[in-house]
Amino acid sequence: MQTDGGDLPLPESLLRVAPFVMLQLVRAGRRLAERMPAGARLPQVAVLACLEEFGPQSQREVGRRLRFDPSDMVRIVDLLERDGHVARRRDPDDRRRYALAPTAAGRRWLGERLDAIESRPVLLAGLDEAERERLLQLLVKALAHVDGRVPQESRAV
Amino acid sequence: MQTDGGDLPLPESLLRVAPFVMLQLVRAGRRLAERMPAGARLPQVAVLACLEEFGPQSQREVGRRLRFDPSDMVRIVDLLERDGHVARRRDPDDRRRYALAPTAAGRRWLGERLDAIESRPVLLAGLDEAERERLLQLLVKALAHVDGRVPQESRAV
DNA sequence: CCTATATCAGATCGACTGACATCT
DNA sequence: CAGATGTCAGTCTATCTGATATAG
Repeated sequence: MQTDGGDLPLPESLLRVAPFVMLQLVRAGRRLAERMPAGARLPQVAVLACLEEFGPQSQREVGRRLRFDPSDMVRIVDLLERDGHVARRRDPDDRRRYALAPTAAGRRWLGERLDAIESRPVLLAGLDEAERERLLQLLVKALAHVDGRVPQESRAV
Repeated sequence: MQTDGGDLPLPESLLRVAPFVMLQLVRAGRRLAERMPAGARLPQVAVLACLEEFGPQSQREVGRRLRFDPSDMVRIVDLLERDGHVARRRDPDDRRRYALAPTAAGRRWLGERLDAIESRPVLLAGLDEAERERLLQLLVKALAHVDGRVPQESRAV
């Protein structure tokens, strides 16, 4: 039931632990995201963004980019397909694979979602524009070190 | 199986989305944490930090601070007790509650864990000391806005 | 009586494993 | 044949729900 009665403070010592603070923020985000339909959540946005930016790809390839398991990709793409945001065509050159492609509606929807996230940053609402920019820069730099797959331009300080 | 063969890059558009980048970082942290024994993970450190900083409390109260569900607190404290890090005494003034208290070993262990996290920041290894400090400051400020329970001193910019 | 605490059984979800059919 | 791809069934964990025993 996750008793959120009072507003008992967190210990100072934990506010020195970045993984803890990040986890609390991510969990708060999950609670907020629960109000959205399943097909409109981050995994769907992320998959569509991959297709938009790198063109038609197999489910496997998208999963490698995003670190999503191939078996989980099935369900994620199921929802995108159900909502008419991607087309699951077979790759004619290799009929094991799909050549996943965003539909026109999917492209439009992706643009709307990205705009909404950028213009109404719920999780980072406590920060001003410059602070959000700086935070993002630091997060991306940290991610690039932990997990090599961040493009060069975005690693620059 | 989470195919991490190549090093296919992430789309730029997603690197503009803070919740996505934070989630990737938290997931990377989870993979790293899996190598540690269950009793040595963040929830255990967090509970112990609450007891150290605010004195003996009920499981409920710790859960309210950390946003952990009371039913999950049971298992978290089970491990802490098994490892000899907290004592589950009953509160003599209200025998429904525990007065959870850290043991001497628990205090020592907490100090070691906090030191280790601060001195070897695995997730933020790509950042220098000043960058880590700034990132933490921004994360705490964002959390204070989303979830009011961050103490005053830590909200200051 | 009604409420709070700790606990447990179970639902749900995210992440992963192992197996399998299909195709190269 | 080996190896890749998509899929499914099932495990494991985290998070949350609902119920119960006990104490106030």
